[in-house]
Amino acid sequence: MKTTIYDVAKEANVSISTVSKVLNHTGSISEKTKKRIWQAIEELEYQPSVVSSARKMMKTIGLLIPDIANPFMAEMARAVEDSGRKKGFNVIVCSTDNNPVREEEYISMLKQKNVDGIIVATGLANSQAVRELIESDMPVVMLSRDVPHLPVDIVVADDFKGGYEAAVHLAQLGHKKIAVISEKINNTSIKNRVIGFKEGLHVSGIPIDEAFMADSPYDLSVSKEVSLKLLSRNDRPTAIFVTTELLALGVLQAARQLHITVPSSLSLIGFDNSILAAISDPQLTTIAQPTEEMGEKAIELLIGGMAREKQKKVIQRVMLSPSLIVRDSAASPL
Amino acid sequence: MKTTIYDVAKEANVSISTVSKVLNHTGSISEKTKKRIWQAIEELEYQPSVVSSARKMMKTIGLLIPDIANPFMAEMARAVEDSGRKKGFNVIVCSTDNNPVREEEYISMLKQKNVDGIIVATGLANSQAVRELIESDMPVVMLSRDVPHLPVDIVVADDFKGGYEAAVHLAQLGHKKIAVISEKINNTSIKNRVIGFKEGLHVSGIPIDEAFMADSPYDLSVSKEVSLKLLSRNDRPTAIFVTTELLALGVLQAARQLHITVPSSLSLIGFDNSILAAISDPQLTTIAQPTEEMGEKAIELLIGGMAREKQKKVIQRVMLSPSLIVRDSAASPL
DNA sequence: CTGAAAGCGCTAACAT
DNA sequence: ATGTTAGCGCTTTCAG
Repeated sequence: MKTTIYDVAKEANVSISTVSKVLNHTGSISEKTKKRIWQAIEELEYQPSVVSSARKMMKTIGLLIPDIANPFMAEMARAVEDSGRKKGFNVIVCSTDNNPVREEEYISMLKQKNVDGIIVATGLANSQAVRELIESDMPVVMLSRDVPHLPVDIVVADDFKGGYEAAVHLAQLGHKKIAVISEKINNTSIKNRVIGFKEGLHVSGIPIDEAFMADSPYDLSVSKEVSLKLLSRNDRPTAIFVTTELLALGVLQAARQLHITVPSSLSLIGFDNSILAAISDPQLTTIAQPTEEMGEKAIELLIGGMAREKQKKVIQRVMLSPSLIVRDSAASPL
Repeated sequence: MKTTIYDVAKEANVSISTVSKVLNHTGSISEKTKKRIWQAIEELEYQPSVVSSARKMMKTIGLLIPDIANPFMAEMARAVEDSGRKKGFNVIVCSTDNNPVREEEYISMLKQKNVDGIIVATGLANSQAVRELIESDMPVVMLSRDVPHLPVDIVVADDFKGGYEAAVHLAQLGHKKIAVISEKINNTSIKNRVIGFKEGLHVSGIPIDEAFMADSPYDLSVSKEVSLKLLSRNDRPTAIFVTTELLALGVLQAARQLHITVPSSLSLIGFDNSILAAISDPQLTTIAQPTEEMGEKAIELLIGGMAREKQKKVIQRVMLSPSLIVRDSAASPL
């Protein structure tokens, strides 16, 4: 059998409460007995179990994301995992596929497990399940998903700014005919990237051609097709902003097929700065999301939320600045 | 406060044990009271907590992997997550970075949390921590990592066969000068891929040129450099087998830089069939690991192991067949 | 400073 | 068919 606090108490000739106290650094225990107890703990290789209805902290959090197999999400998950670990928390990964049923199922499982908090980075931020979750007493923070009008802490990248900077960069390179391919999903982040981008174009005095605004679901081949169409026009764009890196790879494939060289004949700028940006050829100039910082901040807010449980608290919306990463997919037009 | 089994009991006018019984479908309860109890459960929105030392199942498993941000590992994790969920289990993701210290830390956390089992897909399968884990009473199954001489259930792809088939495929295409770039890591899987590949060459009557055997750490740029060297030789190979997809992308970049067209002037065959194979251009012909089946089998074995806890049991080593996926990176030499 | 004892939410004999 | 009760491993008053 596993060794319990009782075993330690017996070994050290004290009561379990004393052991509990030294374990939790509470109360005041004489150095002598403390030493004796720690010794017993070592000898018996005692590992305090976290599973006990008496304990309130499970030291575990749930992470709701669309799909852990999506490279960018995986990187985000890694950031959360790391920051969590540093604070002693484990994370349960929940891939929802943006499916409300799955979402509900996971939320229910997480509640039963008494997780200390949940980070919601899943798509359907507006689903009933998530709303209820937020209004329950479970600490929640939204990550990379904006939910207006709901009392939750939120951590997002400044998507508007990211889009804006992408536009300015392309403008400075001298592009005039600029297209956008955005991910077809009902998601504030994606929308803000586009809005910011348009604003950036506007400020740079570049007209926005609605015919150059395309979208595609999160699917490489569709994005390729869309790009093929876009690039086959007589007045084809000399630069494209793609809101999601995977889709940018589709553009790259389309360009290659049409013998359009990137970046000499077509500039491309992505968003995320996931591994996909680094492995593409040419490597993608992109707007980097501060993944690590976002994960860290999310954990920080979540833990904060656990502390002042039911009390009134100030809602925080943290917006982290993305940054332009210049690589090889964008250059001045010929 | 959360509603407990006591609240339900009170609401339904029965004792808590009766509630417990209907919850667990044990004992025999009259339909009437059953109905009454379920009604109370619904009304109070009671959610049984899994956190109780009385309960033995946490319905949670730990997954030790090198890095969730590695695309292939993420896909494997997703497979495990899905199979787990179907059986009612959540998974705690633990990225070890192949670091023994991290490994130990995570194992300790998982133990404290009383997880029902641990799937080890991490690199240092031979580290002391893992050995101890296996010899403890915690159900464990190794996934994608072979550990000879240890009493554990194991699920692996048949790497030898995969390598073998890759060789045969290239041979059938007519290649004679074939190189190998293998991941530089102390890992049986990788080694077996190479051994199988060599055997495949041998059987096909193709000499093995040791000068064509290269390796690279899991790093795109290094793999590119290695490839550059390999492809700059006068007698450069006409085909390359790469044990790990990420590295294959490095080869692709090198080839492009040297204006060597794939597949017409150079054939490439990878291993894994992760998303990387699909997004590369040209898409990678590759040996697919049966990820889903592996995850499923791992969960199955793990759950099996929980059942016959301490009893004697037969160790199983399950080897799943990989399969050749023909795409666009391998063709007959000119 | 230390310990006894009452819970926490639930399960599992053991009654009734 | 239902209820009583003794734990599970730990925290936390409350007394000494």
